[in-house]
Amino acid sequence: MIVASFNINGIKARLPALVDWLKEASPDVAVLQEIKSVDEGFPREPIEDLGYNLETHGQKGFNGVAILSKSPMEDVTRGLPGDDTDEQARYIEATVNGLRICGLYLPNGNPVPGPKYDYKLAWMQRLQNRATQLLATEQPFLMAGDYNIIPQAEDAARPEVWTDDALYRLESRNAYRRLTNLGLTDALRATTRADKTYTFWDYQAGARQKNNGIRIDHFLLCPQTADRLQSCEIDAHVRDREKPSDHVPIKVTLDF
DNA sequence: ATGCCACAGCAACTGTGA
Repeated sequence: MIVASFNINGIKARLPALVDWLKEASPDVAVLQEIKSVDEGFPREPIEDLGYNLETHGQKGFNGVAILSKSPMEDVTRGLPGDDTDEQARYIEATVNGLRICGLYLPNGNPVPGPKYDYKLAWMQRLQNRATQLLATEQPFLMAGDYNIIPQAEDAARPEVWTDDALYRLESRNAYRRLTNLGLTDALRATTRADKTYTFWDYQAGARQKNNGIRIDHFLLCPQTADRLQSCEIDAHVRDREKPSDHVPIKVTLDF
C-alpha cells in the first residue's frame, strides 16, 4: 500500500500536474494540502475518473485539505479536535483498510512573535493531544502532510537563515520533537541517510536550481504502522515540470 | 532593508504563503 502527501498550492492551478503525478505514482491513498477551494468548487471528475474516492475539507481562498483513496473511506472527520472556534480548514481523517489516515496542513506561524505563531503552537499541542488519543486506541494510524516544521539543521540547505523563523526556531522544533517522543516515527529519516533531501523550494531566486530547499512535509507513523514501513520516497522530479507546486509529493510504502 | 514568485478573489490590487 502506497500512501502519499502533496501540498498542491491550489487545485485549480495544479489540476493537470496533479493528474499527471497520480497517473505516474498511482498511490492507493493521497492526502492533499492547500487545495484553496471550497468543497463545491473542487473539480471532482478528473480525480474520480482515475478511480479515486474523494473527501474534501475546504474553505474560500486558502488552506483546505483532502483525502483521495482507491479503496472506500470510513469514519471521515473534518477539523482538528480541541478548539470549536477554529475555522481554518487544515485537518481531515479517514480510515482505509483499517489504517487511520490523518491529513494535516500545520499553520506557518510567521511572523514571530504574534497571534499567528501562538496559533501554530496551540495547533501543535492539539495535534499532540490527538496523537495521544489515537495511540490509546491501538488502531494503526499515520499523520501526514505539510507540517511547516524544519525538524533539524540537516533538513535545510541554509539552516542559518531560518534561525528565528516560525518553521525552525527552537520552540517549533521542540513541539515537533514532542510528537516524535510520543513514539511516532519520521518515515523518511527511518529509511534513508540521503542528505540534501527536501520537499519545498521557494519559487523565488532560483531556489530549486540551487537546491536551496527545506524538508517540511512529513510522515509520522505510530509504532504498529512503523513496523510495516518498507520505504519512503520524495518525488522531487515533479518540481521541475510545467507549472509546479512549490512543494513536491512524499510517499511511503507500507506492508498493508 | 526590501523584493524576488505564485495563487485566489476579483477585476486594481490585497491577503497569504515559506
